[in-house]
Amino acid sequence: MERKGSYMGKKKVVVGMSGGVDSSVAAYLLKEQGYEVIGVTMQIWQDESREAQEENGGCCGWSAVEDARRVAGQLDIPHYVMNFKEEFKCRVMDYFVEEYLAGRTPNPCIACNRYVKWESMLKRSLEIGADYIATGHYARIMVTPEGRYAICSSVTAKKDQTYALYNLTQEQLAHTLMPVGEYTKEEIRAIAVREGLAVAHKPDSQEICFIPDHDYAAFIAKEAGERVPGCGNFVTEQGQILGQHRGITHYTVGQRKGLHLAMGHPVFVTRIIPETNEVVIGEAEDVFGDTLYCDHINFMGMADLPRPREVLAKIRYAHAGERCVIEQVAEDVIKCSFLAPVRAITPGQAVVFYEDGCVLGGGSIRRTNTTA
RNA sequence: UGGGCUAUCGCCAAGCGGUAAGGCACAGGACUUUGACUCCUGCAUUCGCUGGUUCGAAUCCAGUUAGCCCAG
Repeated sequence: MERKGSYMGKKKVVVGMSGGVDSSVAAYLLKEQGYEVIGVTMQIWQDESREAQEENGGCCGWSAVEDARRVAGQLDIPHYVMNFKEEFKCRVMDYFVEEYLAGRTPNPCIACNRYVKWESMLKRSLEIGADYIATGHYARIMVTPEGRYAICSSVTAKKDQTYALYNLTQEQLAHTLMPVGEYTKEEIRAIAVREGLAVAHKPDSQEICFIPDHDYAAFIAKEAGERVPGCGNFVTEQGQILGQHRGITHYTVGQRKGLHLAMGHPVFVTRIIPETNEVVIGEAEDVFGDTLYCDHINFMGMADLPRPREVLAKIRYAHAGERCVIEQVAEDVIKCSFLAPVRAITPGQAVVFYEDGCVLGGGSIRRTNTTA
C-alpha cells in the first residue's frame, strides 16, 4: 500500500473548516504543502438560541463560522460558507428521528460524513474547480495493492475516527485528503499554538451537534409530533411486565441508567420492539451476542466478499473490535459471526470491518441474536 | 368481629439495648459522536404513631394506626 496525494503538486483543495483546532491545522498543513487552499464552513443547522451553541462549541454553530473565518484570515486563504441545511435536515436529522421511531439507535455522524460533508460538499467543491476536499479527521487514506482506497487508522489510535468514515465511496475517497492523520492530537495542538491560530485552545467538540441540550427524546418528540411513541411496558424475555417505560425513543440496547427499575441488581435493555412498543429487560450477561446481520453495505478496502473471511469488527464507536467471520448471505446482507460474544450489538449502529488497521467495509446493523 | 404476623431511605433489606450495613434506584462528576457501558462521589440526626422502662431504645413494655394471613 502506498500513501495517497502527497505527490500531487499544485492542486486546489477545499478544506472543511469547522472552526476547531483539527481542521484549522489541516488548512495550515495543506498550505505548507503547496496546495491552493480554500476554506469552507458548512452551515448545516440553525438553532434559535445562541447560548446553547456557544457553550456547546459544536461543529456547526455560529461561533464555528466566525472562528473558521478568523483562522482563514490568519492563514491568508479565502473562506466561504456553504449552506447545506436542506441536505442536513433530510439526510441526518430526519434519518436520526426515523431510526429512533423504528426502535434503532442511529449514528448521525456517519450519515453526515457520507451525505453532507462528502457528497454535498465534494460536489460543490468540484463545481468551483477544486481537485480535492480535505478535513481534520484523524485518519489516513491508503491505496491497496488492488488499487482501492481505504481509510486507515491514524498514528494516534486513541483519537481514531475511521469508524465514522466507513461509509465513504471510492469516488469520494479519490478526492479526499486528511492531512492531520499523520500526527497525534498533541502535535496538532502544538502546531496550532506555534502558529498562533486563534482556536488553538478550543476544546474538542463532542455529542450530537444538532441537539445541544442532549435531550434526544425531546428533540425526537418535537420533530415526530403525533408519531412519537408513548409509554409502554418494560418486559422480560419471558413476557413478564416489570414496569412502564417513557417511550422507546428513550432507550438503546445495553442501557442501564434511566430505567427506574429497582430490581435489586443492575438490569439492562436487551431489545427494543417497536411493533409492540415494548422494551425488553435482561441481566448483564443477556446483552451479549455473537451474531449480527447488516445491510446498507459499503465496500471500501475490499471490492466484494466472495467467500467467508475473518476480520476485526467494531460494532460501535470507541469499540476496540472483536474477531469475527463475515460472509455475504444475500444481496446487500452480510452475516457477522463473532469468535467471542460482544456486548450490546445495537440495530442502527454501524459495524465496520478492519484488517491491519484499514477499513475493508461495513454496514448498518439490522438483526442480532443478542437474545433471540 | 376474634387469633396470628409485619411495619427501618423511592424499592428490597441488615439490625435482636449502646448511639441506623448493604444492594437497586436516583443525583452530581469523570469518560464519551449511543441520555450506552464503566469509574468516582453523594444519598435516613432517623427507624408507622403516642407514651413508658432505662445512663442510653429501631431494638424491651403498653396503647394506637395500617397492611397481610387464619378463623367466620
